[in-house]
Amino acid sequence: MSSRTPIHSDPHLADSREEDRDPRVRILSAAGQEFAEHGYEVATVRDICAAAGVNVAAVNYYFGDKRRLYIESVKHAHEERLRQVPQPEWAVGTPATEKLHQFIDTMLERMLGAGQPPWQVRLMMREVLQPTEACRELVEDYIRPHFAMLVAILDELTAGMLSQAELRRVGMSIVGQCFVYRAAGDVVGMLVPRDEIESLHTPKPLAEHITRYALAALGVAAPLVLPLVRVTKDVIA
Amino acid sequence: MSSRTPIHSDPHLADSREEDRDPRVRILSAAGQEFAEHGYEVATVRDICAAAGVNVAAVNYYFGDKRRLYIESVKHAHEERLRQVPQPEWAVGTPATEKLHQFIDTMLERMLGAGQPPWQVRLMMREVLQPTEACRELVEDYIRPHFAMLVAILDELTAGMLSQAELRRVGMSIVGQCFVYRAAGDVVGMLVPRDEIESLHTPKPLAEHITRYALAALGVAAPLVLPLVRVTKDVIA
DNA sequence: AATCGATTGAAACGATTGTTTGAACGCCTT
DNA sequence: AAGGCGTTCAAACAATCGTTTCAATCGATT
Repeated sequence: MSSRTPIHSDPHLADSREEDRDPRVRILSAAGQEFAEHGYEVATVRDICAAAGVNVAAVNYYFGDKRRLYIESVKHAHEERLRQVPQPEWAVGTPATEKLHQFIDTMLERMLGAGQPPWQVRLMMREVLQPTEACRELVEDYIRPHFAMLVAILDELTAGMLSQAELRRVGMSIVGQCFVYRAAGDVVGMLVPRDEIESLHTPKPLAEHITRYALAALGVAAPLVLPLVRVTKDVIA
Repeated sequence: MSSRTPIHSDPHLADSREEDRDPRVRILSAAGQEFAEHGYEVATVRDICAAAGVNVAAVNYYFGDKRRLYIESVKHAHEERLRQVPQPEWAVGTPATEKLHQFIDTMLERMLGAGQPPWQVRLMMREVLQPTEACRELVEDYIRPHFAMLVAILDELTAGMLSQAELRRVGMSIVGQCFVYRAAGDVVGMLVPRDEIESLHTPKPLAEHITRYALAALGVAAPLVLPLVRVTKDVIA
């Protein structure tokens, strides 16, 4: 009696205008933005309903209680995000180095994006930083396949000379370098001069840096600092 | 009339037992733990006072209101943390590679530590992830000098062949690799097998990996994967 | 012993929270 | 037109929040 499935939510009419008028998705969208901005505890159902333009009782009517609304909003944001930025597919024969570069670039674009990153990313970031019930599903559906793709690229790049464990460790190093700019972006902005942020710490230049950093560490490309001493020795020898 | 400085807080008697009996520091300690665990909004003054063993009115008496208590508790945690883990000092002539290794190892030990990391780190991490008023002070007093030390080590390591901007970018890459294990530790634990976590993703092995990764990227040490092709070319030449 | 200021205590304040209620509304079928 | 059903609404619910009040208590000075 508390939460019943409304009839008009049957998805036979998927018109965009119609979806915007559906109170259920309006609440989901507003809830996601509020939860992303303030977190679960701080966000209030009253603010959510006000943003969605519905009565406070609508939350209990459609979702039962606040907790289930949160879980549904995380799922909704996740699915919407998957639809927005699909995984890039490479033609067979694409060099692994190019795949790695594009992969890192895509990850950074998703995290930092142009201007304010969309609230879906903020919501997912909250789950990563402080997991709740919705976390495991998020990892299995979104993060794990993404990470597996990175490991596969690294495996191809090193021609199978590193174990899966080592590949995962290298992958985590790459993810970490992107992650810190998203999670600790404010502090980064305080440690690095403003003009330097805009010139070197935006997605494109960062992707080049992290890619080159990884390729050099793996011995696939030249290191950031040319090893003059060793070159000299080789020349002499 | 709302919050006046208590007389007995005069620090002429710094006995440890005496400090534990000082309601002011008891509240600061309890508040730090509560704020670290639940965040500013979720943590309640009632729980803090219950943990500190004082009356709810004590918060207003000693600190005025909850907001000022929070700022004071962040400062207190920060100062206590500085006292606990002082910066290591190296003898003149210590190789830069060894400095870098020890620096990364110390940073990881602080972040991950043995077992549960102390609540002070959690509190500081909250400020990094979502800065409040107490953030700027934290960055200036704690994070910026620490980061400057890393940049100095990298500068020495590369013998001045990289610009300060490039050094900062490399430094951020190193910090990011440590940071991700602290901030997204739960997700890392879901992506990597349990035994692999214990064998490869603990402070000591991680410090070796990240150090070697950095040294290889900078061209100071051999890459993770030996570049057979180029070696062969060199030998042929 | 008496007095004064610092500290503590229990209780209550007003505000806000998530949730529930029951009547009113809109739309469709009969 | 009438009724039924899904939906919306304003209002109120109990619980909890930060904060305040004021009397009781403690300790040192007079």
